[in-house]
Amino acid sequence: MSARVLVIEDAEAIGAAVSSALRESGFEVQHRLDGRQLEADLGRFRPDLVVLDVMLPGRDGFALLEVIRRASGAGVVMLTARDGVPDRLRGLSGGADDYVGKPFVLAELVARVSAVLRRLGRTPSTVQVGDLVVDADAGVVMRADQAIELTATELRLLVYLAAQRGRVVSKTQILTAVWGYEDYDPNLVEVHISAVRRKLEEHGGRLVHTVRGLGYVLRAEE
Amino acid sequence: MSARVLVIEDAEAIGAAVSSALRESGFEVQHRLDGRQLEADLGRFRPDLVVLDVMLPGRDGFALLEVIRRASGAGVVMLTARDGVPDRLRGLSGGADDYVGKPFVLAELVARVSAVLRRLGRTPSTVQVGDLVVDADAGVVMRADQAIELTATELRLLVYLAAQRGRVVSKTQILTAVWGYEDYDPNLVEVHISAVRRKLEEHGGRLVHTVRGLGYVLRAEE
DNA sequence: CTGGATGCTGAGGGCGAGCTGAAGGCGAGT
DNA sequence: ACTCGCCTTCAGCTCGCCCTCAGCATCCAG
Repeated sequence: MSARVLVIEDAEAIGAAVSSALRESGFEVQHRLDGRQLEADLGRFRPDLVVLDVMLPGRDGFALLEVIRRASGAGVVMLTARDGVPDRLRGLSGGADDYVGKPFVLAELVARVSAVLRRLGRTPSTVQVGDLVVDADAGVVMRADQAIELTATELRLLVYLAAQRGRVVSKTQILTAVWGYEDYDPNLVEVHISAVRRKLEEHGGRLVHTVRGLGYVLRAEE
Repeated sequence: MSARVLVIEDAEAIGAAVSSALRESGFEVQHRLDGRQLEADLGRFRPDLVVLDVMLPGRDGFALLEVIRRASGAGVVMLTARDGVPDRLRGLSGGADDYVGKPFVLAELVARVSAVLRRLGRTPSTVQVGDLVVDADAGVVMRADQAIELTATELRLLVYLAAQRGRVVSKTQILTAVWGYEDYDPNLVEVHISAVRRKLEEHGGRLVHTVRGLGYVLRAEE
């Protein structure tokens, strides 16, 4: 179920943030500061996907990309400089499965990683919780066979909760995963939770539960 | 529903780009760097179509083409050198179903692959959404039994939306699938969406829906 | 029972995504 | 060379979404 993701990023802060965001979304993650052990990692860790910075000391991202392609079937998501159009082109024509321009919102990176894994058939496209079906790929949410219209933010929020279903997630976690914010504004989360609830509960009972002092859980109630 | 496509291309970058473009169009894809396992692949993967590079290490494309013809009923699309007229002739007389000259726009390759599969009867030629019928092969669009005149670009756009019906597709996806662009110009897509809508809605309600912040969906409304 | 902390939700303003009419450029066909 | 139609770019406008705020509800400690 849980896919393995290898992160190669020399900026420790970014690498750590990316790693923990991916872990929170249920991936098994390993983080390297450069590509020196790449072959060994591919062999031992056997990642399903590699998140690869373009700018790296020593061998750069494109060189590593070729190594990955030659040595494994892993997907590749590249981190390129902002507006780095030449990078983007090189990345795609170089065969990356997707790219994300720095700076990026963590939620976007997680979404793209998930999307690539889905395309590669490593991850199911839909999550089901009770009578709720969330298809992150198609951007469709159904409850009791009725389509539910969500806005972009509401969908990202629900997709995150669905990925963590059964687990209590704090507002801080939600904020960083969905918005990429570092500062703590609980009300922002509350407002959107409220909106999602209103739409979901038009077709049934409560699915997004509050755990006072801790956060929220997505869970089919009994 | 989803046809299987085998890609044989030794340039990893190109092979990977082609594979992911085909996957995004709903095909099941497998990629090989050479034709050594060809017989095994034909037997196990049972592709409906093979995308075959002419220039390959070891056995070249034409040798492989004969193997494919002998061992399976799969269609073949060959990738030839640019303006390689001799190659083209050899490819066609050798029995390829179509050929694409390098360098090519991904959208064109996908279109030709789809066309060959349709000709072979492996893929339904028409897609129906509500009272709309899109015949990609014939280039005909009908709504409520009335023919609708679309320009070439509008048709490609609608065919793409029809292939992805029910699924939300982003403007970026549309741009790469229909235009082959990688830079982001949302307005270009919006303008053509607008034109398609104007023509479709002369004969009925809205079919191309906007999902703000995400993209568009083709869906019959209720 | 009371007060403070935590959570919920209705309302409104700012802003940016999306829509469309218009015009220029370019290529195909005459 | 000229015409015509399509594609693209541009600019102005509209409207929906997101965020902030404020008031109220609920929960728990003391």
